Amino acid sequence: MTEYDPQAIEAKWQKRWDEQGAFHADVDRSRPKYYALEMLPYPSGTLHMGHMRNYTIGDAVARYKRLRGFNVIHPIGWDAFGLPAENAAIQHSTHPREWINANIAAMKHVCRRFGFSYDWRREISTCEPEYYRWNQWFFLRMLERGLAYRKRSRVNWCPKCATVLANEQVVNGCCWRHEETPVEAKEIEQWFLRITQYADALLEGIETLAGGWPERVLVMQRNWIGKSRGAKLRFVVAPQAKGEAIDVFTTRIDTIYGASSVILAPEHPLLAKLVAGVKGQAGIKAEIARLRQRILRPAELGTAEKEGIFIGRFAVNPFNGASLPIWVGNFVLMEYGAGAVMCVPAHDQRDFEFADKYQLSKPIVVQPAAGKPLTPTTLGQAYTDYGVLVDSGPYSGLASESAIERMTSDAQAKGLGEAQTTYRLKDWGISRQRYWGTPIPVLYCDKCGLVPVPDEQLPVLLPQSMSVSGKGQSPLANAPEFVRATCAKCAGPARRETDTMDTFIDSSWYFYRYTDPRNSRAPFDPAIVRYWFPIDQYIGGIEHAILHLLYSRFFCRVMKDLGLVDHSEPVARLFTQGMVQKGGVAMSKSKGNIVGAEEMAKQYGCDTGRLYTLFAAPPEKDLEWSEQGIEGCSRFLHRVHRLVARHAERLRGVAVGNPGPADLASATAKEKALLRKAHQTLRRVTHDFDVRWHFNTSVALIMELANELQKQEPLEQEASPAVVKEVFELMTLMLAPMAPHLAEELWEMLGHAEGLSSATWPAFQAHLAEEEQIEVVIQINGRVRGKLLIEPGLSADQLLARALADARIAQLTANQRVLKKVVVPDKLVNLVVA
RNA sequence: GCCCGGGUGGCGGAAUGGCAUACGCGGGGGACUUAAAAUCCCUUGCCCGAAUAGGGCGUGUGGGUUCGACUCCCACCCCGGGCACCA
Repeated sequence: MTEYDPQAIEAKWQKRWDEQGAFHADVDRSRPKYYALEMLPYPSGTLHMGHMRNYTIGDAVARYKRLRGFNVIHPIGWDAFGLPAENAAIQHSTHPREWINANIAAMKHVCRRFGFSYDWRREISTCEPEYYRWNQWFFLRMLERGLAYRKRSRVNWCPKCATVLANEQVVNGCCWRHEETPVEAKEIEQWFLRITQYADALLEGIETLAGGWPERVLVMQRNWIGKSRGAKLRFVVAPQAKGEAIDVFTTRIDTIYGASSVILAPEHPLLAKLVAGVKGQAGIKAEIARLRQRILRPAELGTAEKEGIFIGRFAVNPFNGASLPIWVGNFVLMEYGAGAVMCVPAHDQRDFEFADKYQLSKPIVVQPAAGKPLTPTTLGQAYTDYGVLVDSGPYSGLASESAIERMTSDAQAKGLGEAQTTYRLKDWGISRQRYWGTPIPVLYCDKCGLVPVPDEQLPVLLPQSMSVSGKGQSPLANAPEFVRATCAKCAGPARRETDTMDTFIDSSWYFYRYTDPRNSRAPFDPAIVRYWFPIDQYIGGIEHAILHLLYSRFFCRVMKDLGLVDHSEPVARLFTQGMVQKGGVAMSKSKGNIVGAEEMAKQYGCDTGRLYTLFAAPPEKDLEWSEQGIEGCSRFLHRVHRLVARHAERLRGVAVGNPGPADLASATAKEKALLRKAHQTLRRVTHDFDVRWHFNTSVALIMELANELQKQEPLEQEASPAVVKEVFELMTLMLAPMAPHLAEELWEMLGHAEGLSSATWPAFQAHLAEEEQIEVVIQINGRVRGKLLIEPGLSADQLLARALADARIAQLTANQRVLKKVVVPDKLVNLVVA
């Protein structure tokens, strides 16, 4: 009998899978399709068990679905552009391509070592021209449709990265890669994608994802889009002769009679004009300049003191004609709404604090619908709930909801303003002053201006040899042979755009490319995409809840408008798995707590690593790495191998038929017990895979089955080889998605010449899972006082009679009055006594 | 502050409103062995008790609903995560 040798077994089966192309999947309309996908990895060079958990979950699902008869596409590729490669290249004076390709080779090696069931024919790398060419192609389509545009704008600038960051890449006012470095504001010409045009569509799409996506991801996206309905109102600046007006956005027009001032953002464009000529303007200008300088640190953001200055002018409240002082305030954001607010201290907490500091009045104009009315003395903080309007002219007495409606339409009718919806979502700034990315395919011609690179000239190749310094301007600007170009319109001299694209473009559509990875005429064939899409199961970390997933949804909508796809959402189901931690913190290079995937595979075998990551915690929860836990899983696999090996010889040639009820009648007690346990396990494991997605309990159940088999040894006695073999096969098939190499080996040991690729998930047979006797509990006043072994299906009356006949129960209830008898068939009897 | 998760043995974790702690780890005891490792068997929530007799207490805290609550409802505490001057 041979020992379980994971290294040998794993190498053997990986080789065979490769030779057979076991995981190759192509369009096949005779079978239902299944698209299983894990998020595109960044080839940082190291693969630790955190990555492996992601792939293991995806692989288990992919393998399970194959056994269920699905045509499963399960691809992998590399998110190969981006800053780390460029930085590493600078550090090691090499080329980003060399660095990244070495990393890809290393990571691919480990992925293969783990035997994930990828269709390697579909592998892509986003830094290859055949891939990024289509980034450029999409960009040009967006340019044609006005979805890509150029704008001089204040951008988020990370001084460490020396590049622009998208709003989504700013975390707490700091760079997402340099969490300690505050983002600076800088004005440059940038390319933007008009994602805001899809704000409503993306918001509405969220509703269709409910159920398939984790609720918290949907909440995060909803918040990120940040739609709010309100009104834009015009506050005319006094004296009216000047003709200036300040637009203000508010969601609470019902509180307008309580406005005591108008506050502008320090960057407000009207300020220069307004301040000109007022008394003390020099001091005011200096103060505004100071307020504008605020670069808020993360910690200060929410708590920073509200500061401002009165600029010496007044504006007219459009509703009651009141003259309101105009202020500048540091808490008013130019980027949101109109860059100006009406200050209603009694009904907005920020305004309340501002009013406190500068002794502005706080007129109360909304009272709670019930309870004590508010008075200026009892108002300790702003009352921000809806209520009933008071002191609001003709609107007094209205509820906030109807007041908002009425006042908005009145304002519109009188030309004072209009209903407006604003979004927190901003257009996506995609220009990066970096080398290692997709060149933006446009030319600048002195004569023709901006000229798109014609499709037939794509791809605009990144120059191969490039000295990257990481300093200053876009590195491409220093490559004259790249910059120098010929205008596509007039054939005169032109200059190439030297910025590259944000790498989130790469990952916004890669999963379409997987379906048709070598297409040289189009990003993909729409007919092929129609077969495979949407993605049935996407698996990745929660850290991509907003950026990647929102951009991907945006791209999908654009593609739909381009007529390339006919679905609106690319991902039907999303799963966000928990992190792998060691010592309570996520595994990372910087924390130095990495458990390398390859070392793991060398020591225990990858099946053990897979099994442990599935067993140690439910997949959505964080998982604490435990060396002893690994040992346990390794022991289990060895035990299963021993168990099967002990009997394989005599079982090899045995034919397995599914015993029907007739067979069961003549079955021995041991056979019944084995079949019962096996089918009970099958029922629950199938449920775990189909519905619950709790693989930890699946593993536990299979362990119980193995325990039962061991308990029933010697299996040569009182059990027919056919039954033993059937149970072994059930166990093997259930193990197959989780420990695929061992499962293949066991399958072969049991006499199957064809591998598991041609096997199918076993059919659950209810009659085999049925218990002959079940234990019911007898309770007195809810406390267990006895137990009964009964045949299942006993009627409530019969069950009660048996319980009452129980000697101990009779004794305990002898001098008691039985007030109530609760009988749950096949479960329990509860006697309420007094 | 707001919005999500979560709180169960020594540990990771199980439990369609029906025997709380499955499975694994760790611990204790034993078999095999010259010995150890490996393997196999038994045992293992806490307290009272000689007991493998029986009883009591136990799922963050306090209430509630129920014959019966880890599970449902209300309030609170703690931990983790997300959002946070969004007008």
